Amino acid sequence: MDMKIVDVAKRAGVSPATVSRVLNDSSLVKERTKAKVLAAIKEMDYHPNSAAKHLRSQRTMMLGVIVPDINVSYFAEIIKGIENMAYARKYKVIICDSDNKAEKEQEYLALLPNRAVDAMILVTPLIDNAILYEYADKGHTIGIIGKTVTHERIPSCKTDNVKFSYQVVDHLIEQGHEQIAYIGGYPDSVETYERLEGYMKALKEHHIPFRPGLIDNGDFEEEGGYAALLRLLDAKTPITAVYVANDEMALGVYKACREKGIRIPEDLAVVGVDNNRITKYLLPPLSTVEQPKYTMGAIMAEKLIDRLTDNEFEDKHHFVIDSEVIIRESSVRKA
Amino acid sequence: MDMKIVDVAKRAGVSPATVSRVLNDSSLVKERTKAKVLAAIKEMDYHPNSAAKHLRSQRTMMLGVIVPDINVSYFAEIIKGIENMAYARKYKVIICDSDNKAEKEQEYLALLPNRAVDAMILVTPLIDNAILYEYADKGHTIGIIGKTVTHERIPSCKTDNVKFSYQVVDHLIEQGHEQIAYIGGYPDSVETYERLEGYMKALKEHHIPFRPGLIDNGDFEEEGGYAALLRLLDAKTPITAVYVANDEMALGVYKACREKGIRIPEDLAVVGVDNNRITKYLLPPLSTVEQPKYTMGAIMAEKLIDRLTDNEFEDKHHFVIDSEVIIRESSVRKA
DNA sequence: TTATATGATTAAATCGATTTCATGAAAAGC
DNA sequence: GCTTTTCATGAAATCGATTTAATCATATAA
Repeated sequence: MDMKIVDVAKRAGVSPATVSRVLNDSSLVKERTKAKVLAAIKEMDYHPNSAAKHLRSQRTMMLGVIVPDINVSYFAEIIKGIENMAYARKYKVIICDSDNKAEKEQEYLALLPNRAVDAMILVTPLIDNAILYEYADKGHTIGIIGKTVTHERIPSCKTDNVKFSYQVVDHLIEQGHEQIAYIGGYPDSVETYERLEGYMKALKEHHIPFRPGLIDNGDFEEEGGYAALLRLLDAKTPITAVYVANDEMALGVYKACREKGIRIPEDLAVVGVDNNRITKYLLPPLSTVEQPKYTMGAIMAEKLIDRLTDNEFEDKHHFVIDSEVIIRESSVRKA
Repeated sequence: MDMKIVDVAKRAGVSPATVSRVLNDSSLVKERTKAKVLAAIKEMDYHPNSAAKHLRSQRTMMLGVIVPDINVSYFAEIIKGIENMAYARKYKVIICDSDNKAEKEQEYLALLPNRAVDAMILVTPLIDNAILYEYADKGHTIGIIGKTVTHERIPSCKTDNVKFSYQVVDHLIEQGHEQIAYIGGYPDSVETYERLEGYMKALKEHHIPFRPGLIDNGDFEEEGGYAALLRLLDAKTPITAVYVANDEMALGVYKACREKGIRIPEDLAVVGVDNNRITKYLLPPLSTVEQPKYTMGAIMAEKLIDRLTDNEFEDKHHFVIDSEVIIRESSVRKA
């Protein structure tokens, strides 16, 4: 049906091998023949068959990306970073919207042994670390964004949760708050834990006693934040500020406040995390933390592609990127 | 390095052909041999090589999707619809974030003649129709979401812009408005035009004269909406309501109003389109139009996959889906 | 001028599955 | 019991590129 490399070769009066060299711009083709071949390719509108190329060269120039939900700005932005870097390096990106199903994540991971992708990037995966390690041990290339695992073959990229959480709580304390609540995400997630750590560190430095009753968890979604705040309000310890582990849950907090007639920030200061696009349009605009999502995606894609091309390992492969705390009206005492 | 189909065949004591049949669950394999083969596959942890499969079978089970910006909820939701349907049908999805660059769209289109994807879905493409027609004429499978083109081989899926725009403007008129402005998107886009059409139809039915001075265009982005509203305010004709062709631009309108001290909806009623997640958190919550984004993605993926598998054409291949107008506070007269 | 090194090109093997065609075995028909 | 179908399996060709090893051509050295 379509053209094949031999057709081009015939037309240009050379062998298929030479055409292939031109295609992959190998240095050892004379200018003159190269020109002939390129002309033939153009005239015949020849497009090399990817499958054949992949099969013979043993690389597909494809990256897989697994995220829980594309329609959450945080993940979309990471994907953009990955896609753009991949594009610059002539890679393609296959996406998996796992819908928070570990099972679906696992099915997509099978693209690795199938050789349908050269590498896989997981964003805050739910799947067991043990399974990831198995893949890595078998020589597959995988990277993780959003958390760190302890495996020498699995690079990771994340932000310094402890650091920015410390800054957030420090800011709240400076605003005069002492009764500061914390709403985490999934109880056993790294983010939840590390952000709590930064929270406690700030309290400690300011000699404010830590009260376990001020800690609650949601599920990183609006509903979870809503429920968590209601529980905190019902408890006996009064609170004047709340640090919420992500913006989605902060939306739930806003909703709860609206229903309960609690004014932000007068009655309750609120800070979230992620700098979701929504946050600056809220009333009041939400203080939050800008995570360099795009950058994290791009860095991870670049590192993995480097590894695939050079097949070399860098010793250091855990990247921790700085975040920026964005102060808006939701956490600032009115004059 | 890895296992090959012959290894499995040897282990199971059958020929590669039989293993292949089991893999593609062909009906003509005895239960007993099938079991043997499956056992061997499991024991050896065999994973068929995709490239080889694609090469021989001449299909890659991949769909390409081109969108202007993944981090806009409208597109993310469409992608989700596509990905989920693809997943159910064992297809994979390659994404392109074109960043509104026609050039990048065109580069990704080359995946078709390269046979890297079996079909391509374009969402509101910027690229020339002529180029799309060329691909379609060459026998490539492409589909379009968000607009319709007149080519018998290119299916499309969109919402009834005229209809819901009519409903929106009708609603504004019922609220007592007569000086209703319209802010379109890209001047030459189908959406811009069709939504204007619905606007005019509503005016006409209510015997309200059409004033060209009340029409302006943005670029479907926040900035464009902002600038357009400022221009409308500067003009001599006073306005009491504005219908904005998408929510992004409506955000710009909100910004302009905030700066100018214009109250919504008291001084100016506003309605957008897309039901962007942000809209319900705005103050006041924005009236908008819910487009069945997920459904559009899923339908288009399904139709294209059907076409790829049966290789049959349906006569009717332009799908127009109904949208729902969502009335919120931004367009309702206060009591 | 001949020998040697270097550069450009080609012939043929290869990647790992699917699929056509041929063949053997079992079931059905007479 | 013998022929004819039907069903299950295998041998070998095939998909379309890349790449190794061999060959030819040209430049350099002696």
